[in-house]
Amino acid sequence: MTLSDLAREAGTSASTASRALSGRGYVSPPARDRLLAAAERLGYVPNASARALKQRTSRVVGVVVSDLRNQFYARLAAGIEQALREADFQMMLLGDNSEGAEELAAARTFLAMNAPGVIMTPVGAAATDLLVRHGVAVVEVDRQLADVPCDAVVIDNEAGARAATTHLLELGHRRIGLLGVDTEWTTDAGRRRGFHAAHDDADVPVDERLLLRVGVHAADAEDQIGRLLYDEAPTALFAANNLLAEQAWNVLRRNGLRMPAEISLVGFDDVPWMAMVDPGITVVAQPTVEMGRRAAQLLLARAESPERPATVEILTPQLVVRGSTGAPPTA
Amino acid sequence: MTLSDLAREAGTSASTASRALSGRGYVSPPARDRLLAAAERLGYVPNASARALKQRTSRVVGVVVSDLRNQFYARLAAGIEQALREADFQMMLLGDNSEGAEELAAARTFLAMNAPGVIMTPVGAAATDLLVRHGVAVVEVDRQLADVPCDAVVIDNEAGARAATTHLLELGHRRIGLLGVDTEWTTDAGRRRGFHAAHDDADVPVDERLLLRVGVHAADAEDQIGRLLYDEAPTALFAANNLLAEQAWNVLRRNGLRMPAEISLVGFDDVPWMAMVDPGITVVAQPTVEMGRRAAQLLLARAESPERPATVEILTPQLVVRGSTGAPPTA
DNA sequence: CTGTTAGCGCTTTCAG
DNA sequence: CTGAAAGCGCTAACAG
Repeated sequence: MTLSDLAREAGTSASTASRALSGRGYVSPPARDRLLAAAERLGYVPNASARALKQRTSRVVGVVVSDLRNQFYARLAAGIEQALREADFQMMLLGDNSEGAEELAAARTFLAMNAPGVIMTPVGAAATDLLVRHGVAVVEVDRQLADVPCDAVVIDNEAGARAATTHLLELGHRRIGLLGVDTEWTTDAGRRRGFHAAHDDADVPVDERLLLRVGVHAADAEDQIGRLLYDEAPTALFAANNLLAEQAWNVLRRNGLRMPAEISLVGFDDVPWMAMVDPGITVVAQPTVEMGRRAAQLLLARAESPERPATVEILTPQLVVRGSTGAPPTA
Repeated sequence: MTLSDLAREAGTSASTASRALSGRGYVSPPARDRLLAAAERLGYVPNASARALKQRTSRVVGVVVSDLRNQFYARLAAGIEQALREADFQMMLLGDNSEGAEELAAARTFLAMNAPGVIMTPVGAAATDLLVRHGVAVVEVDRQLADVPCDAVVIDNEAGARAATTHLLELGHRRIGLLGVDTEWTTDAGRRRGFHAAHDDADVPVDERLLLRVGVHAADAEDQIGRLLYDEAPTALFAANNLLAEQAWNVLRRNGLRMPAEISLVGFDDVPWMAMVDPGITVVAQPTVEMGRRAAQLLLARAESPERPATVEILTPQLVVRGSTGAPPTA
């Protein structure tokens, strides 16, 4: 069932059939009707590979996220997929386990498929480089790591972290543990900056020993958090992402530490469990699904006009105060 | 940068280059080395569309799930993606919002791309029909709705529901509310069957008024659950999926009902929050990521040998008893 | 308005 | 072991 089959069936040539189905170019109404009817009747499905080969571009947008099991990435992907589908584009989703090598492999795959663009939560600059060099539009979401100018959708990490930290400082905390990721990602850097800025604002010195940087794949993250608790006796913890918040929460529970009486906890990136546990977790919330949607829109806009200047959308996160934060003990 | 460019660079013809890169057919070692080196040096990326067009099949497996925001589907997708990537296949992920029409559109898209196979959590039989009719292998995960024989990975819903219900019955509950989905899906049907079977085993009659079937997109699910609580005064609730469990939990909390003293709750499909809330939610756990992985493996196996008979893998779920279940009040 | 023609980049006989 | 040739299904000039 190819275009020529269809054309023969309707008594036209393949070119006319092509025009009728794509809506580009002139086709007489009767011919067009016969073609459309035949396509319907025969269940004609155009061959996407042939079309992509000819047009040198497909409608498949590449998406790379670290790990779908993390709700943050899953929601991002959900937003992207939704916006893409509305515009009749498809999402090819690849995971990268936060590994530069896998990200690069994904980029190569997208190049091979003539993807018109790629959306990713980058773990390195190499993949973006490769794609942009080959003329593929890239949108970075959540983090910005590219060496070259490119569209991005991020949130104001510094402002979010500053709000969270200020909240703790105002409650009277003076020893706040910062649980971060051991990377050079802009997310983490921004959150660290906000943490320090809030301390500066309040004229409270930061004890460097309270800064913990956990490896992305660290199997002993909870042990590390436990040691921080034991060694440095922070009265509050600021976990810079939802996974670290979950791990911190586990450690606190295991050690029987009551929140907020004995210790306070603030997270970054609101996920459902944080509102369900008792006490609820105070958190810097970000519009994750919306970020995905916007990234897709940015990409589509660029597909329309490739020469538009790179735009970086910076969304504002929101501090949601719940029961996990309160005054430090004996304060 | 096409194959011919590469061939010219290495002083061979395109055919030889093709053989060298694909590993099929004879190529003299020196020629092969020159070709491989040139490919490396020039960063040659083969054009997937051209290859798919020629071979009439691609390495892109279609995956359709209802909604990535639900952790169940996200984890399924994570398992599928992982297994696929290990075998050097890619995942094209489309959502369908549990709508037959969108599922069908997704199927057409996969047809257009020459997908070697499709994995889905089906919402109807039409999409599978279409695909199978066109010779595309289909694996159903979680639910079985196809009219035609096809591979599937499911869990033993009846056994799981029976275990959960028996657990409640043994605790002394006699009025158990069943929160199900208003569909003809095998998941729900199996869970209902298990619910009834457990009652039969225990010789306890089922009061039909305790059976609530909520529409998949119902905006007022929580109201409906609230009414069931008020009208029928069940002493326990069995929520047939993670979303219903979450909604039931919200209603119980909002109404200030303590678990398990005033009411017991059992869920189906373990998700992280269930172990984090207090009391933890007793639940029938299923190996979600593993189900995804197996579905992918089944698909790959069929790609190898298209004539193998359809196999249905039935995994066993596991009842995880936590604090949300106990004896009924005044019992 | 329509058909002819010429490829898009790759793989695969088939001769050599 | 290698190259020439044909063609996968579609689209885009271009000439009618």
